[in-house]
Amino acid sequence: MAITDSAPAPNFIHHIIDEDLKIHKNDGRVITRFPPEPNGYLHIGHAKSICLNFGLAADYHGVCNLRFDDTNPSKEEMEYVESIMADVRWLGFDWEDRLFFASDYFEPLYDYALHLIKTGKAYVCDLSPEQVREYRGTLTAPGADSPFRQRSVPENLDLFKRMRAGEFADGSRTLRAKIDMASPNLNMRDPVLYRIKPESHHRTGDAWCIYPMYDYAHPLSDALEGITHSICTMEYEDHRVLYDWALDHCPVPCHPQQIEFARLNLSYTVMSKRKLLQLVNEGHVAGWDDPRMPTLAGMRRRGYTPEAIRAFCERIGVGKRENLVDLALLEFCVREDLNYRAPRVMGVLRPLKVVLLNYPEDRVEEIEAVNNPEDLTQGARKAPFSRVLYIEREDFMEDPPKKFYRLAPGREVRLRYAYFIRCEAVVKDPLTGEVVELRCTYDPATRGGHAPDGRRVKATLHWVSAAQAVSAEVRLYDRLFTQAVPGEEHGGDFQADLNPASLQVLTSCRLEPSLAGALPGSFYQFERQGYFCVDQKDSAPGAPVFNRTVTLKDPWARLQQAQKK
RNA sequence: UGGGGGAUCGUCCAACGGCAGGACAGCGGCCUUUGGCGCCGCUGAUCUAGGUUCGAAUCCUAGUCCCCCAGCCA
Repeated sequence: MAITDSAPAPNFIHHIIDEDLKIHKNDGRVITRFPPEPNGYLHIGHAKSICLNFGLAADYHGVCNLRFDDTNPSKEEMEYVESIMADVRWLGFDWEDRLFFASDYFEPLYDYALHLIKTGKAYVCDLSPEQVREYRGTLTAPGADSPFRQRSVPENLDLFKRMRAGEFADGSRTLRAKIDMASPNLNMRDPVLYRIKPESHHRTGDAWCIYPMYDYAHPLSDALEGITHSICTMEYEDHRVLYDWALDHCPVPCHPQQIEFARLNLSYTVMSKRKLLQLVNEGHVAGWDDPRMPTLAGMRRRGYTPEAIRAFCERIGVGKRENLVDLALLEFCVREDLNYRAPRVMGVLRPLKVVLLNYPEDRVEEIEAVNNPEDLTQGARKAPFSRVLYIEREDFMEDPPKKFYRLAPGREVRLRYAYFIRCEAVVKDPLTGEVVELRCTYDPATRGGHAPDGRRVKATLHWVSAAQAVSAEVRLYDRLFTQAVPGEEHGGDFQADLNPASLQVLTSCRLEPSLAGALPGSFYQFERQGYFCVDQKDSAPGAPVFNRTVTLKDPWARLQQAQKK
């Protein structure tokens, strides 16, 4: 059985909403929204926001809208809206018929602007971008009023209408809010409401050449949709007074409440669009859906399940302080989910040939293997067993150290579900000294893996029968960066911490024959190795490519690591 | 040296004047036909200094440290 989403862990936003409900604010409604800008791919940080917004709505029997914040035609594309919708759906959330675009509101937004002008709250400014910056002042010095601040209402109205009509050059004028150039909050120093951009918009085409700014469009869009709680990240905290200003000065149907929370930071990866884009553009990864990327597309391809990601978002909680969540928690969440769901199979990643000296040459047995010990309803399968097998190279050591209790000369181990075998001889390449083959004997009395005399072995190995094995490419993925905070010790140069071993491609893997027809997207546990999924892009019928999602916990590997140091 | 925000186990989140709790990580043990899973146990935190109070992570005062803001980006 797969894990289910547990009861919501209460967070400070729940407390706020509980209080709102107590005083019957918004008639007890809870309406949230997830407002991505369609200029990039969604990542695990967005997942936190999606789970929060849709989760809150679900918790309070409300609804959550999907609204694209598409107010900047120069950066936004339809391709992104498609991928974002697919990702949200994949994550398991449903906006039903509530798919909106800020661009749907361009006309009412324009009317609100007219209202602001008429009430003396906005004016057309002819300052250039450079001049606007100069007039704005600095963090410590107040700004100065624009020379165009005192334009009459009729003149402003005329000019703004002509801005819309396309009479003025790109960037030559803006519509600005008339607030306070001396405000200690820079956002209140007559912020730009509209800019001229004679560009084609991905949805409105050439209907507009002026486009509203986020600070103006967002609160009004929220109000138009009847949003009750507008949840955003901490960097917008400074903008909240402006959010409220817009709602206070426009005849809107309601006044949503902006609430800020801390965005997710995950160790051993980067999350900013800029850095992600750089990784793609400079070829450090194969694309936005490279399985090493923290994008939802990448994680999906890597084999992360929506259930695991949702469980993760639930466990990390929601707060207001800066945070760095341990990647280990994410990995724990996938393992937890996959442990119950993934069928077990045997796959040898780095094959070492084993010949069973006392096993008949032409004999092939069918060994029964349980598909998932955590879920017996998944049944069992048969795996062929014969004289020539492969085992994992690292499961044999000629000169084993203390805590190594796998196969070694003279030692006996169990082959999972099959027989006990004993290593009788080691065959080496005469030139390189490399171990190329093991000569073993098997004990016919131990069929199934039990010794009738009660003798025990210290290890159980996975194996495949050489003749029937299918070959496959397996891609071993590891964390993209070697440092928890990439670039922290290189003055922010995150690429300096790129993990050179983040991808290892193995081409001579031997898998049990049941995997021959593995379907793209399906996932398995390779026993004793990890969870793997069949790559959706690079697999061909009959030639699956496997991506390692995450390893199993491996105390032996850890021990070895510790000894190296 | 303006404004906004934040400081609780290594990490993340709780506790909202009444025994600082959970999860991940780590360590130890049990179990085991996956050195997986599971189970048990341990380690481990209230930024500092004062104050109020029978009692403070929580309230007050003064500090310290960290993050964000000077796009016609969102």
